[in-house]
Amino acid sequence: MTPLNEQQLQKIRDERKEQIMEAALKVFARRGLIGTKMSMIATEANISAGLLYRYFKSKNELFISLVQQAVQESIAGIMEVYKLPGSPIEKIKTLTDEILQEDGQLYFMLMHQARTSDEVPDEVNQLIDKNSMKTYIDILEPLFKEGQEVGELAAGDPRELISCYLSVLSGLMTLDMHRDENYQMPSVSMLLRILRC
Amino acid sequence: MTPLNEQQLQKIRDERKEQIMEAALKVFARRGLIGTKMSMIATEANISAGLLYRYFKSKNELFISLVQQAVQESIAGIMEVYKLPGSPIEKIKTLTDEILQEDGQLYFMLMHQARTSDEVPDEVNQLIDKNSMKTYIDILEPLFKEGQEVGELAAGDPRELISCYLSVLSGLMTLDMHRDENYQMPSVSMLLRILRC
Amino acid sequence: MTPLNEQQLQKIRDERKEQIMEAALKVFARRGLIGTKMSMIATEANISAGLLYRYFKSKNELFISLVQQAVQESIAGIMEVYKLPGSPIEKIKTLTDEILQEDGQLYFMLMHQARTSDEVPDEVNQLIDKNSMKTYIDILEPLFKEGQEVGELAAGDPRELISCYLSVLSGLMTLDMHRDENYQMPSVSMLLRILRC
Amino acid sequence: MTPLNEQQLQKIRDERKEQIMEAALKVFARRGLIGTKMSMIATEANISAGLLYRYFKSKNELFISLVQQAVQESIAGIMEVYKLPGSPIEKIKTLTDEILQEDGQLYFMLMHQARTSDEVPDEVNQLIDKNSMKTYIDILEPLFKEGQEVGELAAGDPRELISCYLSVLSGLMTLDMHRDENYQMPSVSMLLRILRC
DNA sequence: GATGAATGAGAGTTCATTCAT
DNA sequence: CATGAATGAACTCTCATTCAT
Repeated sequence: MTPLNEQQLQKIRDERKEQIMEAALKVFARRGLIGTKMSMIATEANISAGLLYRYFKSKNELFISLVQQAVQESIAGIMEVYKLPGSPIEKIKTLTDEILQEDGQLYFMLMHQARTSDEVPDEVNQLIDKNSMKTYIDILEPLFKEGQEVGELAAGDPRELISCYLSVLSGLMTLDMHRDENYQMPSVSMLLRILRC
Repeated sequence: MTPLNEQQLQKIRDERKEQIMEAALKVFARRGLIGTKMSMIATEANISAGLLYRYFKSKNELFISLVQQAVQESIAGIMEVYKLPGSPIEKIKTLTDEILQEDGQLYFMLMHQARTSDEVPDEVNQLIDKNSMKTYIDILEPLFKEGQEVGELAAGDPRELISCYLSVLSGLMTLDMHRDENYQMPSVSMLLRILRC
Repeated sequence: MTPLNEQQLQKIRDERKEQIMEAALKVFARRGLIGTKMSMIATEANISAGLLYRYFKSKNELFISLVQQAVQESIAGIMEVYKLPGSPIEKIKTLTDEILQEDGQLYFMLMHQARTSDEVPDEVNQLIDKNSMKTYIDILEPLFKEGQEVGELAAGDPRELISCYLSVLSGLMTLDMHRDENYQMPSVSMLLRILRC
Repeated sequence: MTPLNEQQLQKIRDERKEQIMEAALKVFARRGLIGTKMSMIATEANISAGLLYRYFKSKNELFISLVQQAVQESIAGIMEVYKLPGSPIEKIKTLTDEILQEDGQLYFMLMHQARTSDEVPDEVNQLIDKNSMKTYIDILEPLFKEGQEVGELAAGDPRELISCYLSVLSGLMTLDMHRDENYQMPSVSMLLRILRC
């Protein structure tokens, strides 16, 4: 009835797209690529299944978009560490805290799903392979070196230390503890012991 | 009458069943219930898809059998800790070592899949809910208390300490590091720092 | 929002469902539960096999629905006898006529299939056991008694007379004579001789 | 161990074949071609499924053999009527009696299955088409004509009378009344009324 | 733009048939 | 001859994707 102008339409489209990606993230993160039905995403996003296809060519494409976003967000999130106040160990503490918040976890769980599923499109594998751990280590290396110099962190190869620490965090996040009462998320201070001398 | 006697037949059947369960464990652990096609298991076991159904009524039943076995094996494995030599922390070190070996990891990954998938048959949920973390804690509590008394372990609620430690181990195992070079498995001594004062 | 309003959609769904049940009746009646492939029903109904499953959860459920309908329709059909004009024997004549029409036959053939197949779901057995012959006899007993009193029907236990007569009709209907030229459907007056003194 | 001579082997083979056909008749008659699994026949015959294939090339071939036998036996059975004592109607009474015995019914049920199934091999259709009703009518025509002449049977086209009567009997036999308590087999004298003036 | 009916490719499962023993 | 383990074609059912409205 009311003809919308181009600008309004674009706004609707952007909102819809965002809405779909949010819904898809929730579902994909928990159920993986194969375990997720397009109808689940549609339900979660409160739209029809058909509409998904106006915004994403296929389930695979939607998954890829999410992984891209996850990679970018996680990198951006880690880079924030340098804007944080305090000594190296305090920065790492805050970073750890934020990573373990529920929202960040969804991205990690998604990346875990992406890594684990074999049916994943090649693009995803490339994204993950080229971007994940090595990039994080590159970003964090200066911070950890500084921490070692000031004696807050255990000695040894800093890259290995980072890699191990992030592996522990990744593992914890894939456990989906908010759903599962069997597991207990360790406190940040407990986790930091891994890094201490 | 019978060309093969009952004993020979039983041997074939036992071998086949074992062969199938081994193959299925590998595939299910990595890809989950839905992500696994029966044809993948058949290929991995070097048999035809049809033969699977002479040994297991359905994909679900096969999955359930494996989870049962995983639950039993993991409990049995943890109980072995008391037969190990050395002080509490030395026992825990050896236990950790063994858990992180590849074979044990498959069982943990399977249980992770079982816990995470929503489409899993009810029997599996019951098995997991009733058996997993709480049982492990019950088994390990005396050992950890002793460790605290002799000053090898950090103070605090021992049950919580165990739960957190096992959560870290579980998380690491789900990462499937043998496949994935992005992650690095921390050394046991690094992990033990979590438990140290 | 919705391009087709709820009423139009409902109409489509009702039509489809009716169309499927009609097609399924034809095929099941002739070939039985196991002998019928869903693809046959789909072809007969001019739709795709997949669409069947939006209307019926499974082949079994579709079969059950049809048997329910058959039971209801056959009972309703027989009750109509009391609305017919004429003496008892004339009523029975008309009833016989109608039962032997092709459409009614499909329902009887279906019920025969349901009774004969061993693989039939339990619900079907219950439906058939509780509803078929005894109910018909209960309905027709007063009519047959009256017929005997006015001397139009042979003497003897009226319930047995009804049961035998309906058995003959049922048997004839299962023969699927419209397809099979080997058999010849007896005329109604010939069949009525069974009931005559 | 004990080498059997050719004659003994042949005897075993013949017995086995007979044993299989008997078992197969029971199962096919009740469940039809598609509804019958080779394993059911094997179980009923107390042999292994594999052994069936030493005696019959395929399920279809076994079915065809049975239908051939059924056709022959039913024709032979009907021809016996002329050896019976008594007037035409008395002969027909005895024939009817024998047809309705359980054993004869299996053959009729089998032929009904053969006629009804569409998946039946062409050979079966030819057998049935060329042999069944028309042949029976040819055999019985003289007897019925005689019955009409002596005034025991209703007037009219004798061939039609025979066809209708046999249709009624066929129908009754397909109902499998020995299994199904819903139906009641009419007495022979009741059935004969169809033929009476 | 939005819906949901409709399609069809592909996975789970069954069973006739083969074959090593 | 006899068995039953093994295979693979065919069927049921699911779900990503398309399309009429």
